[in-house]
Amino acid sequence: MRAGTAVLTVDAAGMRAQNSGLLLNMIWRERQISRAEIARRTELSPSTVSAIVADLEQAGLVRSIGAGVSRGGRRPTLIGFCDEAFSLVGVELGASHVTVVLTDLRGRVRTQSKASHAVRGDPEGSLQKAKELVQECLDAERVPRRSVVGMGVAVPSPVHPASPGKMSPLILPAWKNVDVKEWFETTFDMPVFVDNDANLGALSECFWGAGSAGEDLTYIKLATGIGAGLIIHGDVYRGAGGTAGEIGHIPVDSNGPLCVCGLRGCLVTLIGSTALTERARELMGTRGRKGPTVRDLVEGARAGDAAAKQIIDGMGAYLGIAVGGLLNLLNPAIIVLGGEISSVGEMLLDPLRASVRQRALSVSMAETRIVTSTLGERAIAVGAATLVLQAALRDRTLFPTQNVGRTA
Amino acid sequence: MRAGTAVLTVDAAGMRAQNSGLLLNMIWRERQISRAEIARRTELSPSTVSAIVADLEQAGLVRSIGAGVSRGGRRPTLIGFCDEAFSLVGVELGASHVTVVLTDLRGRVRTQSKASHAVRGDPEGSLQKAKELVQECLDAERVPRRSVVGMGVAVPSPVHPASPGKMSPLILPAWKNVDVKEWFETTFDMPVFVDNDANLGALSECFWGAGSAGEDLTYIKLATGIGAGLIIHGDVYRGAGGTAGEIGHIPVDSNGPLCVCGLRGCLVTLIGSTALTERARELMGTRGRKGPTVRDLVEGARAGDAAAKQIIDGMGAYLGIAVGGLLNLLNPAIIVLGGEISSVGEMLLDPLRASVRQRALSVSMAETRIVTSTLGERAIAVGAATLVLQAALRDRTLFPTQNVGRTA
DNA sequence: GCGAGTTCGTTCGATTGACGAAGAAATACC
DNA sequence: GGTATTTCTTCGTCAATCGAACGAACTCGC
Repeated sequence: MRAGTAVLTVDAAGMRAQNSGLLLNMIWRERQISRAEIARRTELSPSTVSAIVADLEQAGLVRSIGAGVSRGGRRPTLIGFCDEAFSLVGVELGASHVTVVLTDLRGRVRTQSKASHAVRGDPEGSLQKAKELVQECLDAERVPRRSVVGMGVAVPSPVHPASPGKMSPLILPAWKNVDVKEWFETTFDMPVFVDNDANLGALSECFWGAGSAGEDLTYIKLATGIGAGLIIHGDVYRGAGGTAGEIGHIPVDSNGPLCVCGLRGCLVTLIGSTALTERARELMGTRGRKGPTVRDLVEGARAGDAAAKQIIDGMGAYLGIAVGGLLNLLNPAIIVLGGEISSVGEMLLDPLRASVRQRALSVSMAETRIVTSTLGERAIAVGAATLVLQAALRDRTLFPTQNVGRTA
Repeated sequence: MRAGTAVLTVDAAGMRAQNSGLLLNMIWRERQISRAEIARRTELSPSTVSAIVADLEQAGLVRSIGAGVSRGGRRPTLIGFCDEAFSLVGVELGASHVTVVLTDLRGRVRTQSKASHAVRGDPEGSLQKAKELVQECLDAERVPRRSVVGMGVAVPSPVHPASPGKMSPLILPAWKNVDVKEWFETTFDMPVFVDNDANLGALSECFWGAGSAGEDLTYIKLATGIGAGLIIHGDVYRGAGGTAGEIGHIPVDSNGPLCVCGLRGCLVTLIGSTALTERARELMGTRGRKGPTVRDLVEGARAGDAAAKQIIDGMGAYLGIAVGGLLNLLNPAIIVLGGEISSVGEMLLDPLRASVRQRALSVSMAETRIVTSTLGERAIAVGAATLVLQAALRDRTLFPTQNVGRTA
């Protein structure tokens, strides 16, 4: 019974906000573009474009960066985005570690700090640790508060769209009385955005990785947990209750082991990090007293270890069951595999593609590329920072005024 | 590498278009609402609201419908939508039939006509048949061309977002040289919108059926083919290549029969109409010389026939595998089952829910309602008409000017 | 029954932002 | 070196929204 999107109404000021947001996005995307070119593409009048660009320049968001090539007349003055005018903070609360990055407006990491920590059962300690690390990053670069746009936080739990600071009581029961968003907001006095880790990995790939091409992307996080992040029409899709992309508990083997969720043969029990390392211990033997790690598995596979390859083959086969369903159901333009194990690249992609081919329509397959991430282990923390960037590029009032940061 | 939605720029006229679109939507949704109430909700000034309402009244889209109850002062004049000011045409090209409906702007069917036809292999004949039926509907109600907003067409094939008139060469090879959109546009000289049948079933449910509540809905069409339609943020989601929702070829039984698509144990080979009637023939015996139909199965189940119930139980179990994955992956607010067989209601829902419970996270299940459609067999044709309505409510210039239709 | 206070809707001048035409500056082409 | 072209700015015009003020219609309390 609903019809159009509930867009907000517009008055004169809203009109300016909308147009200037559009220009800001275009300048950010194009990296350098002249006023004339903007006017042609947006179909805004040259005078309006000039006025808006002047606004944005005033705010320290864009600047002139010299002349472009002539098209048969006066040379255009190129406008560029001030990538380093502001900073973004990205926090990743992982299963067993906390990572913090400080990035510029182009996703480049200025500082990072990381600490091992058992996040799952210790909300207070984790948050305290995160606070220290953030402070460390801010101090390291002597970044004034004024130049920080906001903070993104990746959490290892689905978040409900209606209460983005609350963790799922089923996944992180110890966190039931904590509101992450609120806590960071009061601690650091800046805008805070919270989302699920896989969703932010997806956002990261969409902005900085393999997703440059389109606006429909699926990211699959292969780690302790298995989760997918969906980018639909350029935005993170969370589903009605925030649990979209929770593919870790899709049953893929009816004879598989019992999972904590109560079901049998869940994807995570077969290809989660724990399952992989256990299987590695069986096939590759113990390495030292603690047994092989995922890293050992990756290195083994690269070195040509038959057991490691066998494990990854099996992983691809199981994963293909879920990916096949995903392809048929969502038909994304690209699927990106992330997480440490994905660094084996083709060794995982080959068996995965073979498995998918047995399960997906050839039409869907033809339209979808399946690749591994090239962003490295900071992808999710950077994705958290990107959430802030995405919001600010849409609503430029999120950028602090009176910029005192560097404007290079 | 993309950031914000590619919204169009706004000038003064665009501002008016946006605001008046918003008002039109609100009036349509609320059915009756006063200017003062609109102003409060939209935060537009009372004078602006009056001006826009006058515009819409001029265009014959809304009208005064008497006074409302006082809130302690002068009684408000309620504005209502002119549901019958214009007509919409909806065409369904099914696997074996062509259905045409003529509806008003509230989805009520004014006339309908239907004919059996082997659509699959005969594009020319099918289109000719559709043309006749459309003409029949228009003549029956003496609807002047002027008052028809446009035509929606449901096709039994995925359509690529880039070329919405072209059928998939793999699903409907005989249609490879036909552009359905173009054909109807030149034949009837009105705006034409084409989409996949399951997608339009979903739209129908979203507007007129069980989806009233939210904006995330999944519709599953259970017929000769099995397909899902996804409504995401209030819009049909087609995926990167237009094949989103093609769940019919998800393998659910590795020992199942070979499917035309080359895979084994596809959902459609197990619960498609053909599979159901064949199984019915085995268990229930032949009825007459042609064997039992889906209708016989429904009636049998209702009458308490054990074999029919057994078939539907099995169907629910298989379907649950796909629905479980869908729940974990997309987490829609509601899943609606459509198609003739869905009319058995709880008899199908019970085994389905049981099957899903073994495959989906309880969190996802808790947030999602699973129901059967109540819209009947015209749902998809009406959904096609609704596609036109949805477009016109967003862009009121699609409504013809000089309305000569009835304004009741 | 009557006046005070509210609410609804309209009118009108002010404000704001985009547009268009005209002009100045800078460059390519002949 | 002159002409045409392109870029960007300036300035007057126009359109849409807003806010304040007003008249109309109604409720409530006395």
